[in-house]
Amino acid sequence: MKIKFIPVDYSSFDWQGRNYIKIIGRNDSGKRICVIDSCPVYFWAILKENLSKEKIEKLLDKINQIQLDTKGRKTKVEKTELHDKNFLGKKVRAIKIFATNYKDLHDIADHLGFPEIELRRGYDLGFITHYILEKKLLPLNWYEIEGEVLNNSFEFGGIDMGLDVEQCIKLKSSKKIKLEKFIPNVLAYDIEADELKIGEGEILMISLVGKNFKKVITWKNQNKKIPNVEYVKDEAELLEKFVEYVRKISPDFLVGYFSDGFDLPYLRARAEKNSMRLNLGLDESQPKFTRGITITGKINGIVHIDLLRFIQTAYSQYMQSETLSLNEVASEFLGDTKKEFKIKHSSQLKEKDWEKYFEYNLHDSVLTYQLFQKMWPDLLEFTKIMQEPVFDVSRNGMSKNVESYILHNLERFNEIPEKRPTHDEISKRRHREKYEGAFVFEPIPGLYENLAMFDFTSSYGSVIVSYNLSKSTLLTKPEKDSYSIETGGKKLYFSKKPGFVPEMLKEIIEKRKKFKKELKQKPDAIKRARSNAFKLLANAYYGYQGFFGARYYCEEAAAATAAFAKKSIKEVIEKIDKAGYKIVYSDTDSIAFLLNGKSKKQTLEFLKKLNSQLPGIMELELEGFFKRGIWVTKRTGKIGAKKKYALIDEKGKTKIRGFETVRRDWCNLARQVQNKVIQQILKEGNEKEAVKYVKEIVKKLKNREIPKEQLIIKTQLKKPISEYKAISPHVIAAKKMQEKELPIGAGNLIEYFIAETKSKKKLVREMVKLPTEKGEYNIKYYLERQILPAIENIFQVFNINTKEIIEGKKQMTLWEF
DNA sequence: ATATACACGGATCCCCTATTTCC
DNA sequence: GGAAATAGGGGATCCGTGTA
Repeated sequence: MKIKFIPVDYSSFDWQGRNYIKIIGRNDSGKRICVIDSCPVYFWAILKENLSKEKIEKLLDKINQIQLDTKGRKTKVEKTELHDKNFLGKKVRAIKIFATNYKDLHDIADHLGFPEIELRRGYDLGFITHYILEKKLLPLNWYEIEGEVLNNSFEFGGIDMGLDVEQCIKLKSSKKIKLEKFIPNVLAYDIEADELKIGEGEILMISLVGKNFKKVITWKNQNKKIPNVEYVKDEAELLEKFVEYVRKISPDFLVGYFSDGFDLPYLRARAEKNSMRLNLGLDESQPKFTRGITITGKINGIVHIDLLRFIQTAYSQYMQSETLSLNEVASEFLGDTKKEFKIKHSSQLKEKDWEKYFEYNLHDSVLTYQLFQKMWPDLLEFTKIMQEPVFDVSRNGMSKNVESYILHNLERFNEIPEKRPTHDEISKRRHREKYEGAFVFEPIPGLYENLAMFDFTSSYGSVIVSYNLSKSTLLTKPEKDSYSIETGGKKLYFSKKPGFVPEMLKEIIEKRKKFKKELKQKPDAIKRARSNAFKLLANAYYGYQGFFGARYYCEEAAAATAAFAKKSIKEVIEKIDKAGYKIVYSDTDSIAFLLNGKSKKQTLEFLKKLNSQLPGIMELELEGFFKRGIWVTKRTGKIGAKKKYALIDEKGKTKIRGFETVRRDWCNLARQVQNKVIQQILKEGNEKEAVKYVKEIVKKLKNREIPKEQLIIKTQLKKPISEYKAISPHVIAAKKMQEKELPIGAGNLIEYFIAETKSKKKLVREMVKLPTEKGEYNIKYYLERQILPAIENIFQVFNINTKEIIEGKKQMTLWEF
């Protein structure tokens, strides 16, 4: 029996003491297939150097005789093999120790206290990762597979009988084949409930959106016939119907937004309250929840995706949205928003509200569905590149992704995988001293004309590759021909023999370049996704080597990366300066400078020359030419502020960094005023228009003509209220919300405004009011603590005293209260 | 536990000293 | 007149949010 097959979801099970893998996927006609397979289970014992043949023979004998009786399960070493391998770049002799069950590897490893054995490795990958590494049946790739069809077979305890699939196949062989189309069957869902706390209220309705499928199921307000709305008797029937539809549509992906943290656990909790089963799994099993930093909901055979989690790792750093709410994210990616509806407790909803509520609920699923389609190319490419199941890839952070990539590419280097750090090791790493980081040039405040900006492409990544910086290439003692750098008063040496981590990174950067070029020639979503995934991966490598949880953690490599980068940019700065340009600013990997009368052509030729002198794969590129740029002083003191500047190019496009304009913890009014002031100054080259504009706004503010929404300050609550040592305004606002029994917790964006008070208050927090509270805004506060600080330093460049503009000569008495 | 360091700036905290208030 | 309360100055610290 030969069929074409694409693996989607992986799970493992035990049968007669052995591990098996159950892969759910599709065949080329879109039918659901289950593949059962197994693989050899083993780990590595790395031997000490220079052991005699006899000693090794004896050791093998001893290991072969190991038998264990742990946790009520009898197990033994099945066989052993001697191999020549590499570990951290060094040649080693290692024993491959085979066992019956993956779960026993750790226990067997614990019984290897022989003096001939130096290290034990490869028992902590997880069986699914181990399987993928061993059998190369990679997620979301097409295969031609051969095997035996299980038909009401008692093999594997009759697994095929209880499984809702077209065919169940026991795998014999597989061959990777050229890409076929795979259009996943997607079902988005969203629930509405009365209470936000999991399981506390009743679920009122559930919406489902798939291809040519839209449905709201509800047991509320059943009076009117509405398209797409289906009525049921009560909550229990609602849950039943939901399961029925999911089973009928049988999607590859069940997609929610924040559904790990809300929808799926809520459904599960309500099912329990109604004493029923939520048997969504293809094997009729209920969703399983694993507790991590966030709860994760897994459904057997159907990949449950919480889009929010993927957005957090794959997109958030490049997004404009201030929060990752469905509304803002949909608005940024789809140009569509949630339906307007003010959620109230169902007991307070009027007849006519319900129809709106249903619409609102349905549209959330529509947005989720469309977002998934938009992000599918990225999810697909991430999965193919990391070679881990899409369920995990959609939830993993970038450091985990880097590690997955490394683990799945070790074989080419004949490398034995490093182990995860122990608890003690992690805490030691977390308490290490910080190493010195990037260089930031102190700018001289002012308005500048005709500038250029260069930056290093994949700066830290190219440093790691060019200087071969990694755990396996770090030298314990200096060697003659090596890369060396001084950092933190210590000199570090790295071998010139390419290490596998820098080599992999080199490939990643090369691939990124190639795909970027291909994308430019003929753009499409897949190429864009592929190019982007490699870019993210390359950028995460540096952070990975300095991350305390990493298998290939190397503090020295991370410190050396920063140090080499610092040295490189300082050298380039000097060269640019010597060539007759004037440096204005520099931060980490970018340099802004005045052309000083030189032409663009000259400058580009100079760039070429600079590049020819750079080591390894390091490369400078032109970020752009700019007509004007402004740098300001710090709030305190006269020195120039770092990480704050604004540029305008020839087309009038501005690039604003660090200013309050781009900070969400400033009120919109202050941000807009500052933005407009910056835009006008950059466009005109002087401050006249901007001054006029500010005067107008100040007048409006004093006359209370500014709507309150413009004055809302938003600050995130980063931890539980009780943990705050300093009670700042947003903590007070959060407390107020808590008193009103509004749902509040770590991670929420708190909104408040500063109001007038009768008595003279000293602290800002004493004037905090929630947006819903009555009260006039505090004119003095917004003038002096929001508008003034936002523009004072900008006008200072022109020697304008902003205080005078703001106070106005006639209005002096206003502050005297 | 879920990548790194550098940087800004508001608001509070906290210590000190001077001034005011109270008896 | 002397002790206690209060004000306010200023550096340290907390905190959130940026840049790279």
